[in-house]
Amino acid sequence: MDVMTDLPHPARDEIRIEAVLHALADPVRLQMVRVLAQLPDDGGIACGAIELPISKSTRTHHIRTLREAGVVWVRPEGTARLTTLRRDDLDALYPGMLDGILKAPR
Amino acid sequence: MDVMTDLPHPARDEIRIEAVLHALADPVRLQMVRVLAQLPDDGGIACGAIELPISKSTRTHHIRTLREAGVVWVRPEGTARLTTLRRDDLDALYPGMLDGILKAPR
DNA sequence: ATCGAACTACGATAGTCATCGAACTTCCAT
DNA sequence: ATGGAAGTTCGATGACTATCGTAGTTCGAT
Repeated sequence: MDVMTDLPHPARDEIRIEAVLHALADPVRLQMVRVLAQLPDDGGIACGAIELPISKSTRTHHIRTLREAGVVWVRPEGTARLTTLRRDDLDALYPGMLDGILKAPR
Repeated sequence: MDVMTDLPHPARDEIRIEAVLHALADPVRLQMVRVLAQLPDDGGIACGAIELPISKSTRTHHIRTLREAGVVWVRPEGTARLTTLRRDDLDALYPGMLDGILKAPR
């Protein structure tokens, strides 16, 4: 009864920089963000569509970490979860941070 | 005999974004960086001079994490360790990131 | 020479977290 | 209505890490 529950997102003013940095510090999550950053903001991609050498449950875990930190929006669409980068919020809170990180040499 | 050994720093091209983000994600270390960011880059501050509610050994641990990630320079000066932000390297690698993070609402 | 200040090294501990597999839910096609 | 596809939840596990106190080192000042 508790499955497929609502997906809580922090409001912009609830986003904490420590949580954002922690979310982005993981290689898997950073890769996810890199992929998301190349998509149109109004689009969204199914979590599973990002190819990564990890299991489904680990994927869920990482997406949740990003969502709870305020880095991504996740909205249900059928059985899928469409994920988009919260670029406007991040840019407003930490102007230049996201672009700077994404400019990192691979 | 291994004490007070040399302080290894990564070269600019050895700095990894994951390590930098992980270093900055800790509240104590982020506070250290905030303090360092307000000092002139050619100055430097003794690690112990940054007031924080932590023990000496924990302080050492955090400074080392920042140093090994490439976030700060640490140079011995007598018995003290003068610490400075590697602003030029971080700005070159991740332009805008540092300023963006420092603009974060407290 | 000795003492204290500043810091490091070490070991311990408790907490967090990335990872997985298995079982479950939800929804869409057939 | 059945089956599969997409995700979630739930432990469990191993790795990492933030913290501390204690002991040790280095260096400057007395």
